[in-house]
Amino acid sequence: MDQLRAIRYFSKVVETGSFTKAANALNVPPSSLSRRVADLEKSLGATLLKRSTRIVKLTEVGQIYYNDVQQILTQLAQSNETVRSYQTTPMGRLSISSMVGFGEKILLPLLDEFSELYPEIILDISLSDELSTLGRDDVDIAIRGGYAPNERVLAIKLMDNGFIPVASPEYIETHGLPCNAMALKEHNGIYFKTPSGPTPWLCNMNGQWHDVSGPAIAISNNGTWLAKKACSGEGILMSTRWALSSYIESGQLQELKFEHELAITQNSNMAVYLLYQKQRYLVPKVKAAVDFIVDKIKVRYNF
Amino acid sequence: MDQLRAIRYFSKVVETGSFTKAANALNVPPSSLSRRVADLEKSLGATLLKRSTRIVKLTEVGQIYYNDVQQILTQLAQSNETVRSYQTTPMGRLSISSMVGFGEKILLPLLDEFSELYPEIILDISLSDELSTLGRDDVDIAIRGGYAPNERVLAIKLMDNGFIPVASPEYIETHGLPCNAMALKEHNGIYFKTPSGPTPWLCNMNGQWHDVSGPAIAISNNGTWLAKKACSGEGILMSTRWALSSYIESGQLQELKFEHELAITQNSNMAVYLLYQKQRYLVPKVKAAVDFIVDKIKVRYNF
DNA sequence: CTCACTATTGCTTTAAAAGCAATAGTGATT
DNA sequence: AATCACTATTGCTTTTAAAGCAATAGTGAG
Repeated sequence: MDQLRAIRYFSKVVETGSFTKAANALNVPPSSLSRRVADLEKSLGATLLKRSTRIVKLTEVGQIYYNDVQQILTQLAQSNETVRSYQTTPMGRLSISSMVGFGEKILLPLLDEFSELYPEIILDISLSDELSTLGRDDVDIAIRGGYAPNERVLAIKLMDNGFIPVASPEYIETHGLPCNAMALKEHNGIYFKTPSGPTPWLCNMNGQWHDVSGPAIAISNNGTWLAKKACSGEGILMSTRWALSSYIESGQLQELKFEHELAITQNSNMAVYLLYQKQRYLVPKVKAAVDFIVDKIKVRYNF
Repeated sequence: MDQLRAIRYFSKVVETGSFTKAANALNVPPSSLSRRVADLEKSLGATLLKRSTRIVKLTEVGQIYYNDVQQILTQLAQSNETVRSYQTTPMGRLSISSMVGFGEKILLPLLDEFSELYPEIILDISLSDELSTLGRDDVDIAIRGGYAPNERVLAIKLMDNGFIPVASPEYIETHGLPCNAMALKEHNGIYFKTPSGPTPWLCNMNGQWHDVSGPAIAISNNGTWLAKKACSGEGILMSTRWALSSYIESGQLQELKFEHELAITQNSNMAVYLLYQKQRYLVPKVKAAVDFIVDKIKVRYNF
C-alpha cells in the first residue's frame, strides 16, 4: 500500500468533509478514495472516519492521526522542496511577514530593489503586528520586535528598536521644553499601541522605574498617523528611532533628551529581529532574501 | 511513485552503504532499489547518492535529505503506533533511559512492580549518565538530572536532587566534626563524578561562592562504591539525599549540617526529571509507565 | 414516505513495481 | 598493467495494485 497516497486521500476527505468532493478535487474516482482510506484504516486497525451517506466526520483517533499526519506532510514537502531547489536559482513564492511600521517604512522599499534583482521570486508580504508562529504558517521569513524564538528558528538582529521622545518645534515653543523626565507628566501624550496595549512612558532613575506618561490625546498602532499628529504640535510622541528619523532630519520633529533615558518597557534590549527556519536557509530564495535584507539594513541603517 | 517506499529504499541503501546489501535486508531484488532511488532522484531533480560500482556515498543534498527524511519516518511510525495502540491494553517494548544511580537505587525496584502489573510490556532499560536526545533515539521515557528540555518534550519533576554531605560516625570520632563549611577543606574528600567531571564542594556564604573541597581520596561515578568507602570511614562524601537515605537511616552514615548549605553547583534548582515526548503519551504503554512511575515516586519519596 | 445524494462494491482496464537474467563499469589484487 | 570479483544498472517479462466505470445500497432532508 502506498501509505503516503492513502494519507493524502484521507486528509483531503477530512478537509472537504466528503469523499465525492475530495475525489473531484483530486481528479480521481470516489471509489479510489474509499478504497485507499479503507486500506489505511485496515493497516492501522482503527476507524479514522465515521461515515454515513450524508456526513463524514473524524473519530477521536482520526483527529489525532490527522493532526500528526498534517505536520508530517508539510515537513516532507519542505524537505522535498529544499532538495529540489538546492543549487538552483532563487525562484518561487517567498512569504515574508513583518511588523506594520517597520514593513512600511523600511522593508517594502528594500523589497522593491530585491524584486528587480530576483524577478523570478514572487513576493508574498503580510504586514501585521500579531506574532505569527513561523512553524505551521507557511512564512519563510518573519520580522519581529525582540522576542525569544524557539530552537529551530534562527534570529538575526537587524537594528535597535529603542523608543525616543519627540515633539514639534511649535509644541515646544508653546508648551515649553520639559526640563526633566518627571515634567513629562504635565505634557500631552501621543501613544503608540502594540498588540499588548499602549506603550507608557517609563523612566529609570537610580534603579527605580517611574511612569511619566502624560494625559493621552491620541493612541494608535499606526505610526505614521501619530507622527503627523506630533508634527502638527498636538503633543509629545514616543516611537522608534527608525520610524522618526526622517521627521527629525527634516526638522519637523526634534528629539527630547533627558538626563535619565526614557523607555516603553523595563526590558532593555529591544531590537528588530529577522527570523527564519534554520533548515530553510538552504532554499536559494530564502537565502537570497535573508542575505539581501540583512546586508542592506547593515549598510544603510546601522551607522 | 510511492515516495515513501522510495525513501525507505533510499534510507536502507544509505545505512548499508550498498544497493546489494540493502536489497538483501529488504528481500527485494537490487534492481528494484536502483529503480526506486532513481525515481526519487528524478522527482527531486537532484542526485542523492554518488555511486560507483564499489562504493555508494551520499552527496551534500543527499545528506540533508537523509537527515530530514529520517525524522519524518520516525514521526510517521510513531503516529501509526499511536493510532494502532489507541485504547488497547499496554503492551510491547518500552524503552527507558535513566541516570545510573537513580536507576539502580529507585527506578529498577519500581519497575519490578511495574512488570508484574503489566506483564505484556517488555522493558528495555538503559542506565547511563550521558544524556540522550530523546528525539532520534528510540527512547520512550528518560530520567535525567535537571536540564531544560525542548518544547516537544514534557518534563515532570520527580524529586529534588540536592546533594548533602555525610560521613560515618567513626570518621567523625577520629577526625572531629567540622565546625563550619570552611573546615571541610581539611577533610578527606570522596567525590561523585558526573559526565562533566567530579563534583566540588561549594558553599554560598553571604552571596559569595566558596570552593570548600578537601583533598580527594576517591573519585567515581559509582555511588554505591563511594558510599561504601564513606561507611568505612575513609572520608566525607557529598551525594544525593535519595542515594544516601538508606545509610543514614541505618546509622552507617550521618548527615553533616552547616550554617551555610553546601551544594555541588551554583545552579540551585537541581531536580530529577522524567521526560517523554508529549504526543507519545497517547500510547498506552507510555502512559501506563509515566503514570506509574510518577505516582509511586510521589507517594514513596516525596514525604 | 420518498427523493436526492453519497459511500461502497464488483468487475475490467491500465499502470507500475517486482523479479530475473544479462551487461557494463570500477577498484583491488596479483 | 591486466585481470578478477563484485556491484549497479538495464531490458524484458511477470505479477500486483491502483484507477476507472457502472451499479448498488443506505441515509438524512423535505
